Amino acid sequence: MLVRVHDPVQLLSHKFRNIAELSAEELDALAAVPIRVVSMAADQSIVIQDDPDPQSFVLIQGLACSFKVNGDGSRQIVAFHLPGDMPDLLSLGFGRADATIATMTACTIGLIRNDHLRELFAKGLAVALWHVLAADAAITREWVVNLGARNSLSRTAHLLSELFARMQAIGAVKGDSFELPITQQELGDALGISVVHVNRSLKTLRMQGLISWVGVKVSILDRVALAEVGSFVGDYLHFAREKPNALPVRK
Amino acid sequence: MLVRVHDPVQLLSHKFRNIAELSAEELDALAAVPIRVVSMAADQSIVIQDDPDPQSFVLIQGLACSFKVNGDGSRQIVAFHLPGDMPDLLSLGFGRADATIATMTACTIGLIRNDHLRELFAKGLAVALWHVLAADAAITREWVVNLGARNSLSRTAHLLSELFARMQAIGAVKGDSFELPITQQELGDALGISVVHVNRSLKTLRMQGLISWVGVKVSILDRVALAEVGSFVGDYLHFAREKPNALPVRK
DNA sequence: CGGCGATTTGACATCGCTCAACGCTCGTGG
DNA sequence: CCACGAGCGTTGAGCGATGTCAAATCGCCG
Repeated sequence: MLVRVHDPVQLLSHKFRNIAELSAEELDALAAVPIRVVSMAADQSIVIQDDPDPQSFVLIQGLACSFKVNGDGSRQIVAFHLPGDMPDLLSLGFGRADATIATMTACTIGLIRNDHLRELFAKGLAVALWHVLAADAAITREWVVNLGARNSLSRTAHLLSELFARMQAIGAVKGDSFELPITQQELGDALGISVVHVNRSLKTLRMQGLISWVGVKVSILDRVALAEVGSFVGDYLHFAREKPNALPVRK
Repeated sequence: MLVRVHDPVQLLSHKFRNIAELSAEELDALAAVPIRVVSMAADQSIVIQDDPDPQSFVLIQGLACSFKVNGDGSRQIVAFHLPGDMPDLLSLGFGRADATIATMTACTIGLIRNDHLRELFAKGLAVALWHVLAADAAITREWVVNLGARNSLSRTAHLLSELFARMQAIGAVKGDSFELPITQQELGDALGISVVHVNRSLKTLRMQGLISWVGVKVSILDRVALAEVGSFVGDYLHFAREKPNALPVRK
């Protein structure tokens, strides 16, 4: 069940089948969609708006994020995007995007023209696409809870628990570790706390033996305790049919 | 453009036409959907999960909210729902809801069976429904920014600006005032700050001459200044074709 | 080796929370 | 009609969590 595909169609069909049983026709329709594969360097904004021919995309490889810049110049990351995600489905219906989507590492993305997406809509994949959008929205809502109702230690633990579960769901966890090539500054921009305090929170988690973070490699040493510190309950991730071990139960 | 309809079909067709031009057929399809109108008292959860026959609903009258309860017992309101909103579109694809939807005042809701919604999907209203879901998601994302990147005064100002704009869009603003029958406790649960501090923030806004709040009546005395304090830029509300005066410009 | 960005740590300032008290309004029961 | 209590709003005082500033260290890359 390890999925490490770099073929966008395979990636998407895996994702969609995780949501609903797809007929052969639907799979064919999916396979027939032209997808233009593009490589990007790290720290680039993925510009879609100015494209004369509006496109959505699926993230194939790498790590990306969406962020908004506040009036005072601070920036708030509103979502992390992992391979298989379709970050700008949200702005599909709107003419404009209200958040910037940017790569955090070198990324491969698969561009899909919006009119082709709409054809998929008509061809029975509406439910799957709806689910994808709704699952992203559910994560965003949980972020509201994270930022509004939890202190900095708890927030940090929650986000790491979430990322662990999502990485696991796409087969990006080896043992208890995954790669998270982001800076503490970026983490702070997502958690709404200062870099200095991110550092302190991580130190506490490390000292409590819950995680280790060396270079880009994050290890979840005690996922149950980490989830407890972060009040993490993974239901909101809505992994429809395939349940990763995201909801640890004390033995 | 004042809309004060208590007929759910009219409410929805107004909302959808605000997004895309609908054909006569599409309007007919919408009008043909059976909607069961139900009245509810204040402070009730709107239970959909246990219904043997899963339904979504449109809020016709009143004020409602979605909230999640954190592990430590605190609750975080993740959305306010105004007339015309369809609060649980998000959980349509999922078997379960991960947030509680509750009335804050006496409400009238219009229940729509999910299979009827899916028919609308097939009948050309997919784009409109997609837009509704995406617009809600965009608001949630802005809430992430509000909670993560702004201090308590700014948060409060931003939320009031948002509610003013949304109230205005549904014709619920008279002059510079609208009715907001919620307690400071509830406001605090939405803003992620304590009741005491909500009170202090409101006091500051009042003393600066930006708002007045008497009983349930909120008046926005200086919407430009309020927007400035809250770093409010209403683009994210995605009022598609009808632009309320949500984006004040200094003269 | 030198330099730059990221991490780490300490000291101090500030924001927002908690606790506590008081007033106001409204509904209820005597 | 009045007394009372409940819920909400308001305010003050003290404290704790988190931000800011500054500096040292580390690691990587040229």
